[in-house]
Order: sequence, then C-alpha cells, then structure tokens
Amino acid sequence: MLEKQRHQLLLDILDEQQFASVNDLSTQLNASEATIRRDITKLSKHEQLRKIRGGAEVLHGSEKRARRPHLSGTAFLAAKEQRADIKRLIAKEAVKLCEDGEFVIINGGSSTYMMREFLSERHLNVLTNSFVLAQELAETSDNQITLPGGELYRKQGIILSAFENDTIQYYQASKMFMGTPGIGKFGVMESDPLLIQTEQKLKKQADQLIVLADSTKLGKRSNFILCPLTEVDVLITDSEADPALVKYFESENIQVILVDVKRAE
Amino acid sequence: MLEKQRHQLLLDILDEQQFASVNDLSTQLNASEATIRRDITKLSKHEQLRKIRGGAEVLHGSEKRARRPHLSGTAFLAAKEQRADIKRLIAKEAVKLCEDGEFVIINGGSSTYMMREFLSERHLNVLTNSFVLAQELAETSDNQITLPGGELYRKQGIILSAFENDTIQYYQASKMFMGTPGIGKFGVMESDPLLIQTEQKLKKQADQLIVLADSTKLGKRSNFILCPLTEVDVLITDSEADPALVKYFESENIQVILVDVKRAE
DNA sequence: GTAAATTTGATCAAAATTTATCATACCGGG
DNA sequence: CCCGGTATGATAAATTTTGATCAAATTTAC
Repeated sequence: MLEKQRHQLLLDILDEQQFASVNDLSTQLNASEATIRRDITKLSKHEQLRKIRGGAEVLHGSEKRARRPHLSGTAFLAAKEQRADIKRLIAKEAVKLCEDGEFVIINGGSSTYMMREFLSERHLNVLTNSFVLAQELAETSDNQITLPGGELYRKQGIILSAFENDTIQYYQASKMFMGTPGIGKFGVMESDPLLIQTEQKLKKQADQLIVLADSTKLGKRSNFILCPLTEVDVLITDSEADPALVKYFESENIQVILVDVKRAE
Repeated sequence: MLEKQRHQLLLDILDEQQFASVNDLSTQLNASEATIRRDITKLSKHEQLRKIRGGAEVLHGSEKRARRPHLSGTAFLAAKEQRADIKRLIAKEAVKLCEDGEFVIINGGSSTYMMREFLSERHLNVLTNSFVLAQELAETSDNQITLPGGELYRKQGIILSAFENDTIQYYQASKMFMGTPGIGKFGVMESDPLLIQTEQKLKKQADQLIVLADSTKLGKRSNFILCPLTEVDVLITDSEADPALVKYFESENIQVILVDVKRAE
C-alpha cells in the first residue's frame, strides 16, 4: 500500500471512531506499529489529527485546518517554512519549561509562534505582543491571554507598544520566551527598530529570559542590540550549533539546551 | 483502552449520572481503582469534573470551564444573525459618517462588528477593544488599527482593559461608535459589568458619541447604565423605531438617523 | 467516644508505549 | 545495473502508565 493511501484510510478510520490505538491501526492497515507511529506523527504535524499516547484522536470542528491562516501576509509566516521542523522542536522544549498556572511573556516571531501547538493543551497566563499568536491561542487553547496596548504592525503580525505607561508594566512573569534574529557575544539582536522598545519593556517584567534561536542564528549579527548576553538565562538551540559558541555561552552562565536535529524531518 | 478515550468515557458517564463512584467507574471502564483515581485527579485539575470523596461529580453551569473557546462562537457571533440585515444597514450608515484619515473608536458588539465590511475600503485610524473586529480589519483592510492593552475576554471576543494608565488615554478620536444592548430615557445600557469600565474609558477619548442600535434596542433596559443620554450625539437606528421615542431623543439634542428597514431583505 | 470500615495517597514493580537506531527493501534516475 | 534517497520493520533503551500493596486519613457504625 502507498503511504498516501494508508494515511487516507487512517484518517477515515479515525473519523468513524474518534479514537484509534496504534495497535488497532497496525492490524487494520497491515503495517507495523513503527510505521503507524510515523504516520501519526506526520499527520499530526499537518494538523490532520491529534497524536495522543497510545494512538490518535480526531480533531473536532474548528481545530481542523479549514481555518485560513491569520494575517497571511506577515513576514514571518512567509519565512515560516525555513527550518520549521527544528523551530518546532525548539518551541516544544520551550513549552516544556513551563508549569501550568505560570505567568509567562512571549514575544513575536516565527520561533515563538511555533509554541502555539504545544501551548494548546496547557493552562498558562500568557502576555504576548504577537497578535497572530494571540489569535491562535484564543481559538485553540484555554490559556489566559493578555495583550499590550498599541498599534497593529501587520508586517510582523505584532502589536507595537509605544507608550510608557501601559498594560505591560502591570504584568509580572516568571519567564520570558524570546525569539531573535541573532545572538552572539555582543548580545541578543533585533532587526526591526520598531520592536526594540516593546521587547525591552516586556523583558523587564520577567524574572528569567529564555532565548529561542536555531543554530543558524548563533553568532549572527543583525541591526540592533536588544540586550547584552548577561541578561540571558537560558538558550534553546539545536544540535548543529557550533560547539565553541555553545561553550562560550555556557561560560557566560547561560544554560544551553540542545534539541536533536535528527529528530526533525 | 487509551487514556484519553477512558477520560472521555468517564466524562460521558458522569454527564448522565451526575455522580459516579470510583468503584463503579473502575468496573464500567475496566480499569483498576488506582487508575480511576488518577484519572479523576487529572480531570479535576483541568476543571472537567469535581473530585469528591468516593468518586466524582459533574460541574454544573457556570463552574464549567468555558468550553473550547472558538472565538467564532462568541456570544455575539451567535446573536449575529438576528436582524443582521438591519444591523448591516445601520453599520453602513455609521461608516458613511467617517472621513478617510479620521481617528475613530469602535467598541465591541454585533452591530459594530458589521462595520467591518464597509471599513474594508476605507483608510481610517481605528481604536477598538473588539479583538474579532481587529482581526477582520487586519486581514481585509488597510486601516491603521490600535488596540487597548488588557486581557482577552473570549466570551465576547473583546479585550478588557483593566488598568488606569494604558494605551487608551493616549488616543484622541473625533468619533466613537458604540453598539449597545439598550438605549432609553435612562441612558445607554450595558449588560456585562466587565465591559463598562473599558467602554467608559473609550468614550472619554472621543469628541462625539455615535450609538448604533436597531429599533428593538430602543427603550430596552439592561443591567447597567453606561452613560446618560446627554452624552450621546448621534443615534443610528431603523425606521421601525417608535416615533415617540425618536421625538424624545431628538428633544434631547440627539441627531437620529433612520435607515429604511424595507431596504433590508 | 471508640472501633470498624472505607477511602486515599504514596510507593514500587510490571506492563505498555514511545523514541532512537539500524538493517533491509524499494524506487527512480543515471 | 548500480546508486542515493526514502520507507519500512525489527530491536533495544528510555519513558510513561498501570495495578497492587499498605500505611495514614477520613467516615460510618455502634
């Protein structure tokens, strides 16, 4: 049987039963459990089903991908495909660091946007300047969502918070997750000057700064320095990171978490 | 059986019986009591049921966690269909009052949400606490959009602006468009107490207050008074409005605009 | 009030599931 | 026909879930 065919049958079975175990599917589709698992993993990445322990379940109603992508023209949604699998793993690792009930801050960007998938089952209090992330979380999760006030910046799908006294200053979070275009010895970079102010304000409200940056971002320069390296507590990147740089980051008291590239497709 | 499946069945059983003992469930679901206890503990953490000694009971009504909040299912989107044609005409009339380049404020609600269609061709600067309107305008128009900071209130698809000093106070608009559940001699009403503060703050920043209310809203009471009638400058309603009431509003120096119901179909 | 019965939470070993790894089979292009 | 890439099945190691046991806490019966 062709892979495509098997996927279709698998989805058909799920539609009828709501749930299906790996074992069931393996029997019904004449494939090994390993293959079924790979199928489920792949299909869940394309949001055709939900992967649960022991098998899979259907997505009901609006979770299904009939939904049009929000603010489809934003810069990062276009760039989203690049290294998406690795960013997804990094995002997964980031969400793992959270406890339910915790207050966290998440900035805009493609890496942090990937966190949406893993946040959907969580119950956190999230402050984010990412309008598109807020949209996703509003529709697919029960997380409490807080937005800073400001102007919508369509190019990036985020909210620019221009004023001194705003919602942000009333928020106190234990962690801030920050995606960045580059991080190196000079610090964490930002390419868009309009964002710096908002992101610096966000950072100020969190106890701990966690940077998400795949290995291509390491040592990369960009236009502006957002903050020095000393303010970074944790860096999540992938296993292709230059070991010398990783050592350097660690010597700067940054906890470096590496996700395995090979696990990405 | 899969864990997730068992959880689902457990909740189904509970829905029917209101209460179920650990022993019962263990028999019905073919699982040990230890497992059932773990299930109950987990589900109660997610606020899907209440854990009580000896078993579990359902959560009724308001205790229940608002079910998966598809913003598309917010209260007003459900009510949207009611008198949609008339609301649409009222919204059209409202947008006609705007000049390109103007700064306007729009509150949340089904009437004002209808403005999206007519705003799509315009170039205004819009401040709105309606998250769903902001989404629409972001995707279908070039209007400059500003949002107040605050917490997302899924039930109404709006942002609750809880803090004194926030983005709103920096915004100065020539007009505010306000949808309301009722307007009468006592003033403009609001049914949801959580919204009053935000809407009053919004109102304060606009020179002119324009109320959108189809004829069924006229003379209708609701829970709370948002503002007295003296603060209303324009009322847009439909031709089925009680002429006596219209006269009264006009005598209070309110400009009443009537849209022809017959044009709606 | 005390004793008996029941329920609970904690602990731990067994069972099931997932992930990681590898050898093999398959496929289309040189 | 061989080669590189991909898909598959098998296996081992790591992780999670489960069921059983038991002491502690709570309720019920007397």
